[in-house]
Amino acid sequence: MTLTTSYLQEIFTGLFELPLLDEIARVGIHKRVSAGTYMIRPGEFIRSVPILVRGSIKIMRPDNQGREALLYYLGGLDSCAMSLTCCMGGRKSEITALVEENTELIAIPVDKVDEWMCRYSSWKQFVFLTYQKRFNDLLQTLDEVVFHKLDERLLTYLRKKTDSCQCTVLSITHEEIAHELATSREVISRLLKQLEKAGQVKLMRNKITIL
Amino acid sequence: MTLTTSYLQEIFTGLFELPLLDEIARVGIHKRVSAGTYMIRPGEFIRSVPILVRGSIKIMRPDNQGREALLYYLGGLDSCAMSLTCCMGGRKSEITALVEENTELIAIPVDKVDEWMCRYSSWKQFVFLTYQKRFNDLLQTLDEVVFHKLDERLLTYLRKKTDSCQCTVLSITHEEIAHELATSREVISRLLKQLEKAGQVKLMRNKITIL
DNA sequence: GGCGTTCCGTGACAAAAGTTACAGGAGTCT
DNA sequence: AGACTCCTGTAACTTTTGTCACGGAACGCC
Repeated sequence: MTLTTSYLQEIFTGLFELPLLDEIARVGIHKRVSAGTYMIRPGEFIRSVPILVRGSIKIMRPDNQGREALLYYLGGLDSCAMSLTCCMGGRKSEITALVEENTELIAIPVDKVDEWMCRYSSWKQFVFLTYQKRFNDLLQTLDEVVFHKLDERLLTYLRKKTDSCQCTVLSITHEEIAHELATSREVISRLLKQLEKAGQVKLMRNKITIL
Repeated sequence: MTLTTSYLQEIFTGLFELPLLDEIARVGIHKRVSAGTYMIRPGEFIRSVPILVRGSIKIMRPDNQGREALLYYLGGLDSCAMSLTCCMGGRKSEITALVEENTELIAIPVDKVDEWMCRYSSWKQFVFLTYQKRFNDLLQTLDEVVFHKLDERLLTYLRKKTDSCQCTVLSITHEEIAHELATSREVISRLLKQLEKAGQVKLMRNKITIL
């Protein structure tokens, strides 16, 4: 799909200056990616930095035994710090990025990411803001794991999920939750049952309603 | 203490170009900080970005109950990503930085950090490398907490410590370790005793020898 | 309807981690 | 030596988390 400056103006109101929007329109690649697609896996190289226009992407960290912990989500107008470091440093990815909801994004080629840093101060700001956000995301995730018990972690997990999808009913299985919190299905089932008894959630097959 | 370009050349051999070294010599502030000093605490603002020449600094993340988990260490020629984001974004610190060994550092004023980004490509590289390193540090820490049990975490903790101080005998109490791993002293004592029985370490008052 | 698959509930048990309580050793100071 | 503080060891117990085993419900597909 071709990008027009006026379309970009709508999306990035006030964020980027006009000449930069022109450049983005010229070299950016407009993509739609459907849920379930892997954007990147550990060991792969990244050739462009994505800016999300719509949808959400899940960033996960695998270990060497098939487990995979959830790090954070990318949402509207977010970009990815890992892709930045990988691009700028020419290094392999250390994480997995899985498209969670159908996503629309603009891919910026590596060399432009670097070039624009000095040419457009709004771009530089954007890049640093991205680092800042992801760093904080990581710290929050760490807080959860280090300082909180599983039942609390489960609750904040559910809350974040409902926040990002803007709804109170989640379509998810216990198995999936267990995977993202790096624990077992039985444990999650047990804790969810506790939460249900405490009146915090309502459980159905493949669905969880947060009250 | 005044900085000379020739001194900086010794330290940063091949890392920065000559004109940049000149600038660093002019505006950088050479400091010695002794062990035990707090460089920064949560809620404070940062007015300069430090580059470590010698020594080490411990970066910790507090929760709201007096606990404080170890994130990672800064060592030789490292800089701090948190200080970068804080400076570039004008935000408060979210972490604690405690000088672990007597440290020698060069403090770069905020405005120069930004200015040099475009003027010196070696500086830009340095900044991005710093982000990259800290990001990876954080990911590794997260790996430990999410995927490993306490006894393993304790071992890697001890190993990292010995690596950074270049010695096999650590001067540390069980209490301190417990604090950094966000658990209780009794648990650490118990696990250390296990490790001693397994022939991995040798315990003395205020000292732990890694075998 | 019957069949297979996926998902959920749960009991029973094991392992890991946290808590409480207390004893005693090592060091310091006077 | 006596008093004191700080550090370590350890037993006993609770809570939390992980694992195994199984049964049954919900759903889709002939």
